[in-house]
Amino acid sequence: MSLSGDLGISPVLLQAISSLTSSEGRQDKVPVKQERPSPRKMDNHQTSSKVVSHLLQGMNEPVSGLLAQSSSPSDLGQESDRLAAQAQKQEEVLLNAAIQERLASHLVMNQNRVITTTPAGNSVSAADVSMVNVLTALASQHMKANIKQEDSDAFTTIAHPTTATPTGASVVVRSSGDLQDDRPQPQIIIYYNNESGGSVPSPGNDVIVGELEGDGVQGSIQNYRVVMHHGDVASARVTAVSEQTVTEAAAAAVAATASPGTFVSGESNCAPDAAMTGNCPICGDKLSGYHYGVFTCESCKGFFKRTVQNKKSFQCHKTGECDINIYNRKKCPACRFSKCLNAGMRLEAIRQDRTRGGRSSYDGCSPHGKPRPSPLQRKVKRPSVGTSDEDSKVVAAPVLPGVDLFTAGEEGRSHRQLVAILNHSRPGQQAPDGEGQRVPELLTDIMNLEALLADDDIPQEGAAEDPNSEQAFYNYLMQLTELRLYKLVRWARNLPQFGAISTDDQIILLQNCWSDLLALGVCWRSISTPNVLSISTTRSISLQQAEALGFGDVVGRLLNMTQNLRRLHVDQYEYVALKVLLLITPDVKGLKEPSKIHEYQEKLSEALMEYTSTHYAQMPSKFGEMLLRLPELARISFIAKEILLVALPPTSPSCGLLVELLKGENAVKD
DNA sequence: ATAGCCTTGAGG
DNA sequence: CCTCAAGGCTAT
Repeated sequence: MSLSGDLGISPVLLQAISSLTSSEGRQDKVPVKQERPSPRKMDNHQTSSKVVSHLLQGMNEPVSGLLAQSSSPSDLGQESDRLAAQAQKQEEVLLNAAIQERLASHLVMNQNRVITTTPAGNSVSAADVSMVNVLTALASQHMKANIKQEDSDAFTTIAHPTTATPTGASVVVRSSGDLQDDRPQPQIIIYYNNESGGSVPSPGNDVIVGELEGDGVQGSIQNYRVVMHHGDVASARVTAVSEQTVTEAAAAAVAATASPGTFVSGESNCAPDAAMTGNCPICGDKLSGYHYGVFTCESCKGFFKRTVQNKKSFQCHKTGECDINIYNRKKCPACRFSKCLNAGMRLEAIRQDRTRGGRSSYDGCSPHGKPRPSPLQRKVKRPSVGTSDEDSKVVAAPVLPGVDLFTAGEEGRSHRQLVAILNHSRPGQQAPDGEGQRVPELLTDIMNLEALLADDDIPQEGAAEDPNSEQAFYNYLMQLTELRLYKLVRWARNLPQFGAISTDDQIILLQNCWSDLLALGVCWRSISTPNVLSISTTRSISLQQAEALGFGDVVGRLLNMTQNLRRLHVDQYEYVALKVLLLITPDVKGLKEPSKIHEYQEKLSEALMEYTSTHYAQMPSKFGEMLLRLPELARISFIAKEILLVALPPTSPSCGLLVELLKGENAVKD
């Protein structure tokens, strides 16, 4: 007995999931050559069955291959050789001579060992190279999932020594391209620590991609942290959007990523003076010091301070991609401020009480390793719920354009209270042993599935159609959405523990959240393109364009949501956890085993809370704030669905799954 | 509003 | 003491 009839469940979705359920051990199956579904060619009668068969082909594809590069830390030892080979094959790992030389001399000075991987493989230690390759593969996978496709073939991976651990090895790996390239290179930085678990530089510019434990020198255990240098990635993306943005800004960015100057905190640890020789990552002016989490010039420091303190809101008069340099930095404060945030400047570094002097305490407040107690220590010291001290720090001042969630007065206060409650309603909270920077296994498992959602095969826009026509845009959007829906189902099916939920419940959950998930995906994709919604690697839409097409409201809300993700510094782990939280909702009507789902939800929210509280100890409101964004996401997707439904031709032969879901939902409502 | 310089003050 | 990252002041 199926629930599908009573609840208006999409028969396509039902069949897809049901068939999937019967094919247990799917990872071991011989892969069926995957063929992208092309439902637009089908007629109405055949749609469902053909869509299902295509979907199933896709579903049965083993995920192990896709996920092999991102094995869990515990598998790392056994897997490292195989992965290393894979990584080696996947990309020729070249070491840029200039960087190599500079780093080598630097490291020799610091009595560090240098590991280099070259095409010839004449490396220092085979084991170390294996580890480097594993990390490179991991980083590569991460980058490919996050960087626009045209950029994914050229990235830089740099590892840093930590001064506190003079025996730590360092690696610089570049996959392709070279420094002469005009474009700023996105960077992945691998911190390669020794076993002491000593301090790891954690500047605000960086996004921690992963933490690993693996074989180190002479059989010892080593801790590794893979960090993505956020600012660089962002600038690389923005540059990709506007082709003309090369010249000075790019040169400055390249200098910032490659020169010993801004080359990172690891370097600045050893030679603080060197950190001051580079250029401001915002405008290219002379650096004046470490301000609000980033080395910047005096003017950008002042600009950031004024903007945040005075709660200014700017609007870009162009497309939100203005080039910012020393000469035109006054022209577009909106883009300048965006660039500040993308470079990693911290809102929480601006003191709400305006006290002068002394030392700050936010995460990344110093370019030198960890001047402060560890998050774990701080957590122990943290005052109990509701103390005035805590309250005063709960919410960072909101300053982003068009987003002012914490205005003074009743509304702001109730919001703050809610945030405080959310953040402190953790019974018997347990801190992880040792370092507080561990990533819960549940989150890494979910992260590993991101490969299933990669935009590696987005539809090409029809050559015959005028790419600027409204119809062409709709067609493209529908095709893209359709493809993403298929991937979404496959992704959900492979989620840890989701398979243990009954098929009917799986369907209900998916049907409940598919549009929210798509909406959140678009926001995440747009995180480095302020004021522009990046629909795919090739398509983006501004608010003005959206207004012209009649869905300015939705795009405006999505842009606001994106700005919130940016403001909260939501990272990849948090993003993937939020997605699963959208899926795992025990309150949906009709579920057979809501308690099972509730259990899963609890585990996941605990994992996310642990992650956020340890990695962002200085943002105690972050966890609550993130959760508070989810209802708005549901509102947005609701409005979007209404629009789609109206826009849908009365008898739409295309887009099987999407149409099924949209119409099914409508049927339930009626 | 900007940006260069000044003052402050906790932590080393 | 000194350092340095915060906020403040003020000529432009």
